Amino acid sequence: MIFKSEQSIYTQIMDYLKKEIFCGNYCAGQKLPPIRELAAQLAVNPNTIVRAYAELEKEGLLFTESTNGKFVTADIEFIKKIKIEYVTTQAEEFVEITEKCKLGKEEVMQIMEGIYGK
Amino acid sequence: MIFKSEQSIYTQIMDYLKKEIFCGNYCAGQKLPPIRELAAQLAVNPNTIVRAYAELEKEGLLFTESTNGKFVTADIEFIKKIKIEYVTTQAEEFVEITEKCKLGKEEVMQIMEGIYGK
Amino acid sequence: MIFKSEQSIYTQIMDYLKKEIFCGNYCAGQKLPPIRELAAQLAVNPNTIVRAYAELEKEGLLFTESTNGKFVTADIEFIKKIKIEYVTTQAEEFVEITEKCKLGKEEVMQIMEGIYGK
Amino acid sequence: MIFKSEQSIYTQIMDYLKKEIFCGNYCAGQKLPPIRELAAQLAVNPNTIVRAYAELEKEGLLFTESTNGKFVTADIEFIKKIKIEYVTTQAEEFVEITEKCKLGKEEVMQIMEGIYGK
DNA sequence: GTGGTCTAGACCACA
DNA sequence: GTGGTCTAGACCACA
Repeated sequence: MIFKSEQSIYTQIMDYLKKEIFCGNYCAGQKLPPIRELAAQLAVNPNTIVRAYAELEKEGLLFTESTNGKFVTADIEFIKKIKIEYVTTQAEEFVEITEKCKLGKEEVMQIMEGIYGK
Repeated sequence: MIFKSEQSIYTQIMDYLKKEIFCGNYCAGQKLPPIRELAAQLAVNPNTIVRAYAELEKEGLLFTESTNGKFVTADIEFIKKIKIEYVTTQAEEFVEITEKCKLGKEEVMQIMEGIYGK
Repeated sequence: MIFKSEQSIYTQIMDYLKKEIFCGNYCAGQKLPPIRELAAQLAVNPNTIVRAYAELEKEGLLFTESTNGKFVTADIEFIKKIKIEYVTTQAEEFVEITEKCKLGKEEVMQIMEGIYGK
Repeated sequence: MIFKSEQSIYTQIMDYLKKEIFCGNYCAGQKLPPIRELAAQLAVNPNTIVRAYAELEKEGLLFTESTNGKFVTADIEFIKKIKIEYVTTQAEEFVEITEKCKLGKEEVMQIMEGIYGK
């Protein structure tokens, strides 16, 4: 057994920003908060924001306008694609747990239905 | 936004043991490893195992035979119940993410089917 | 016949705190002494106080304000209920002794009256 | 707060023997088990039994027939008197707890009735 | 050998 | 300053 080490803050911030983009709080093409501003808001070091933005840019979700700041990509289809990938990964992790617990598809689907049925 | 601090070791060990019980690696009624043995195996202090075992005992998954060791409860129905509760919690967390991402039941179920279809 | 071994320190401290709460020395909603302070005062290890406080919290008599300390529950009715349970247990132990000694209700009640009549 | 030290074994044995006498398991005038026998039965050192017998003899509940062993006093009235004293002491300790908990005579008597009513 | 309790003391998060 | 977790290790009861 290996103990999970603490998830690094920049990946937590990446997750946070992704969700904000996926849910439309930050729309396609919209300007993101300046680094210093977001750093202050989340009470973290500005370098941490720099890294989170950079990683998201590598993934193609953000782009830089040199002196103007960081923006969400305008490509709605791309956002949609990444969102589905993200949710699929979450779903796979969940299914992995259910398989570890020896629950079959039917039982799991029943639990899912149960949640939506509430 | 609040950053998750590292999950404590004893709760990670609890989670690990629960999964082992849920999947049948530790069967109902079976003896668990002695405190000192598990501590050595996981390279943690015996007190940390004492705590993990104690918490699981409070939940009713374990019981103590005074000088004989710790055992998984023999109540299979109870284990099943706790397992379903555990998986349901995981499912709810997953659904919460999908809702944050503005995905409806149909889309989520399609993703689930996709995973099972592989 | 089994000889009672010494009662553990943390349970003695629990008993002590319960009585202080039951008699109103610590009122509903009142802050309890900080762990380290009570540990110093009772000349025990802080961990022992941690445990006593934790057990009382599980029973619902205490609650934690994260960085502010431990407090007696504000629920006066709950305190009253636990108090009656505690005294009833004491009464049952006493009655058990009288029955072992072959004393009936009348004789016991007479002894009780005798004490109150003093 | 002073932590109760463990009650000494000989006093626990005294209590045990008293109760056996009070309830008639050892009748007035009856021979008590030989020291070695009782020591073996209770898994304690014979000297501990010697001390318990000696203390009970001082109280007048036992007497020695030089080469014949220890006997319960034949004085039934005396046994009765000591029994009442013993139970009264227990009652006083119980009432002390109730007073510490700020319960009045009526509430305590109600609890007692509750136990007898079961 | 089994679990249970306790100490001394470190280090952490939160604010 | 507040509580929470953890380590290293002692000592205990039970059998």
